[in-house]
Amino acid sequence: MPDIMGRHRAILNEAHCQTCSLSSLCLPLALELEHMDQFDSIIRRRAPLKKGEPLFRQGDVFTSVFAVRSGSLKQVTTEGNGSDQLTNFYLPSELVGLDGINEATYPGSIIALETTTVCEIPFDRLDLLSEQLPELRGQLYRSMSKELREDRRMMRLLSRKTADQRLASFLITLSERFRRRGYSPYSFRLSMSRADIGNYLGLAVETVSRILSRFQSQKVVAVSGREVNVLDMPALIALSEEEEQELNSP
Amino acid sequence: MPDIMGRHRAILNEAHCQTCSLSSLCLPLALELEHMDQFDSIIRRRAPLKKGEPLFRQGDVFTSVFAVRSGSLKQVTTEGNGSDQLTNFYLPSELVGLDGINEATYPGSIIALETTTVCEIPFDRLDLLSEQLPELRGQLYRSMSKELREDRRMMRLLSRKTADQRLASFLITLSERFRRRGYSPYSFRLSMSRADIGNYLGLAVETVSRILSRFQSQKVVAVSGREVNVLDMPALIALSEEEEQELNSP
DNA sequence: CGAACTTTTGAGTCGAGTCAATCTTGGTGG
DNA sequence: CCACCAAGATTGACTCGACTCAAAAGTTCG
Repeated sequence: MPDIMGRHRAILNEAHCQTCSLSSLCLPLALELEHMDQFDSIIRRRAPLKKGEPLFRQGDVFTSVFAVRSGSLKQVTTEGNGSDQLTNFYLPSELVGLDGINEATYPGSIIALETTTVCEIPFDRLDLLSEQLPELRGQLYRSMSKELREDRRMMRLLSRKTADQRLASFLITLSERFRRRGYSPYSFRLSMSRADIGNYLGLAVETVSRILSRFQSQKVVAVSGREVNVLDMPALIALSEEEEQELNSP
Repeated sequence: MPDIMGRHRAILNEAHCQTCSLSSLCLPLALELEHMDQFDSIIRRRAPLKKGEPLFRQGDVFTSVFAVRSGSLKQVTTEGNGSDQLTNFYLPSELVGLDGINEATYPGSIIALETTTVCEIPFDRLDLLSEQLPELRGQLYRSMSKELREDRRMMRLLSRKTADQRLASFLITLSERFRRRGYSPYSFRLSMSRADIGNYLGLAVETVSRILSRFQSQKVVAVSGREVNVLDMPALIALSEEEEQELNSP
């Protein structure tokens, strides 16, 4: 009985920004308590997504952005012909759907990589609230700006880096994101398949697999299925930077 | 005398959003006249930049975004070691500096590719004004969202496309951007060097040059130095799409 | 417990990079 | 105004990293 009560309370707590453990990383991060109430009131809670389920599909009408509460998702864009491009992974506290604001529809599908819960934030209401709350508006601008910045980093990765550097960078970025969220930066589980990683990094699955094996034989990481242990972070960082390409400086 | 008067008036006219020929493409696009006055009043005009001059440098303190009035610019990011990455070209009506909002500094240098004029928009004042003008706020969100979307397209290009497809896509995108601005989509001048194009597309200069020569011999385009004539747009589009890579679909 | 999917490993090929040499062009100073 | 020089662009020869194809080994889940 007390157990059930306890769990029940925990779920209710989780369900509000004021008590959410992610609030220091998420959109309402800059808001005072009273304003957070207002923000919280426009949020819609959603039933958890199961692995493989879409949060929305490419072409769906844009209505909301979403904050990831737990789990993880991938963004996949399908071109006219059947080829897919995986353009992003989303972890807890990150905002999904910002690239849909511009046109009426979402430019890619968002698929859960594991059991995942999100907070839905209807954009028209968010926009209105951002009129009254400069901190919220600023945070929204910052979130988009940050994503722009990360995109530029990804472009550099794709146009300059070797397969080894890409994998190393990918593992470091993941590690860093886990660390910021309070998890171990040295030991984590990949929620995405090798195929997803390859698609995201512009590499063939075989290449991803081969390079992970090599990293393992170099004692830089230990990989077992989707379990990753970073054994030598400095070496991994060195791998992500070494032998920088020249390629005609402007 | 009337000539001078006329030119004088022309310059003054150009210098305000209300009479700027780009206003239908630029940030104040959605504003009514009275609101445009308010917007116009926060803009700072700048002396034209000469070719090669920076609008600002990587690491400079973020204060403003800029709208391109005439000419063109490139964004260049320098990594710890000396290697540069060209992440964007900016044409008239486009907004420069949005990726600086997030942190205190600009993540890359912006360099004029030719004689270029810009409108400076101090961000703190823009933010305040966006509180009062929902249309302005919406347009700002849309601009950032659009840039996110374009970044995703660029990532696909860099991770999936062959050198031929990249060059063809690049030419098509430029052509489209000129068309939207009222210039010929079939005949235009590249303001950037081959090295810039290569750096942007993740290709060696030699590859850019070779492929342009080949396109020329295939009678798809006629290239003479920086002058480009698109002879067969359908063929160019076909080149940008053909033989789509598979590379592990998620 | 087995079918389907995912991952790993091996062998062979090719697109695009590097290096090198030549040709053009645009800007500068005489 | 033109000649010159440095920077930019082109073309060729060679190399190599990552892809494709193929097959085996491991994992997941009904």
